[in-house]
Amino acid sequence: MPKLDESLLSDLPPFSRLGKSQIRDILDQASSRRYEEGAAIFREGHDADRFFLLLDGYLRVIRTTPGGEQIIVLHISPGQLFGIAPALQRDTYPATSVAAAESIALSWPVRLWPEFTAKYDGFATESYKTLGARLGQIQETLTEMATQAVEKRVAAAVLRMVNQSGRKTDEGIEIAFPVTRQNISDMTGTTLHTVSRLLSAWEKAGMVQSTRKHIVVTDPHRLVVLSNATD
Amino acid sequence: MPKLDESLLSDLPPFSRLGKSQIRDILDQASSRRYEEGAAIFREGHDADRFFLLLDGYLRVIRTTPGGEQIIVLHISPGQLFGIAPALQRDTYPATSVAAAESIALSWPVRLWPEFTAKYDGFATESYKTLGARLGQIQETLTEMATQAVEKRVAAAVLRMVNQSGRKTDEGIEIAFPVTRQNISDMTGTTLHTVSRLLSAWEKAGMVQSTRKHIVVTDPHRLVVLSNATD
DNA sequence: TCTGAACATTGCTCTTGATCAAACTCGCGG
DNA sequence: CCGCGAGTTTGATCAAGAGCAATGTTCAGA
Repeated sequence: MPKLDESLLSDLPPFSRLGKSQIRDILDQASSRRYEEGAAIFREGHDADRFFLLLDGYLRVIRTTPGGEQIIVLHISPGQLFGIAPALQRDTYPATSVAAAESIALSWPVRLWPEFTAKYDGFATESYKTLGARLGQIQETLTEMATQAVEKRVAAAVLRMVNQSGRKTDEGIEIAFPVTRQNISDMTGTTLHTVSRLLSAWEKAGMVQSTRKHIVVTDPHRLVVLSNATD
Repeated sequence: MPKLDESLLSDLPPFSRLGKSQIRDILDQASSRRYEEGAAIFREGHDADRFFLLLDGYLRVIRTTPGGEQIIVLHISPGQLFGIAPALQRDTYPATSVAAAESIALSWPVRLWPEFTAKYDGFATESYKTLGARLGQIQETLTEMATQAVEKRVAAAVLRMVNQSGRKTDEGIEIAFPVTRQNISDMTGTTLHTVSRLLSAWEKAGMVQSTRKHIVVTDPHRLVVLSNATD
């Protein structure tokens, strides 16, 4: 395994307060792995034997129903911890995570979790902050799902992806990882047909441009208005 | 304030491994308060200055949308910690909690949280376990909301309440706190009309009996079948 | 004992968005 | 360079459940 550079971690919240040698220690115990688009990092219900940090790429966190339908609970961006079941005393992962684009992640065996939280100041704090943010986000999605019409949900989902991963182009802001209509429908509890119709309509209205697996938002403001119209 | 009895806490998971004198310490720092049906214990967005333990009664955890609609995220039963924002490094409550029935809760100022987790073995562990369970539950609700038809969602919601608070009567199992059709619709993202129709139908089919604010499930098994029918 | 408010029921209409069906397009592997 | 499959578009139909409206019922407090 190639030696990992300390600069990988030194700017990330969970590690930012640590010294060089501490980061070295942490890296020396990590495994690094590459996942191709579509590959699962871990699966719902499996033994939670490692926890992870996403270095590069994007992940989808997915739950599957007994009936075989699936929904995307949230996305994970570079720099975030994930699969942190041990923080919640779980011995099994509560969801599946899949690479939305080619990704690289570090991981450590769970037995190091208590050590990390005890030894590295700020590590526990930041982890729980992440968890808190994530809990809030899921509650947000839940209320949205329960109260808003499909069009608003889809608009909100697109905006969420843009906010999390948007990069500027001359046309507008583009979502940095591949997304299909099916994916968006899995985020919003609707069908790919409906999503396709909405995107077509928005494209006609000049708010987005989209090609296969790829979306550019050209008029974010109008999309925001749409996503929280009172009506 | 009346002196609280140590037996209040000695059987609850977060405190079960503690000695008598430790429990005494904890109780001496607690405030106890009674809330009537409908009263809010704390509100979404407010300063999270205390954390709580429900001794008796039932709570609803509620989120309100900008548009004024509300949804019930989960219920809390006696013996559970709640309002544990500090565990997630939040300085503001992420939801409102309201007494579903007359309730009694203990509370402590947040500044004691770090002390409790450090000093009392098992307290942190159990708290995070609670949090993990709650996160899982919300994810469950989310997937359900996104994928299941209204009838199944309502059936599942009723069953969840029965499981959490059911007490046997000679007619069947009854939900231990007052619930209106509106409440159920707030749990399932539907309207009170639809819930009313469903309950009427189930009553006709002999699966439930209901009076104003009160539901008895007479045939839980059939309700379970309904709630996860493949069709 | 009466009254008003909160809760519940039920019928009708109408819209949203699912479902079914078919065709099209792009991009990749052979 | 071709062909296949994954992703997308679009049309037509239809049912679930929201919205609206009106009426009925129960209960708590005066």
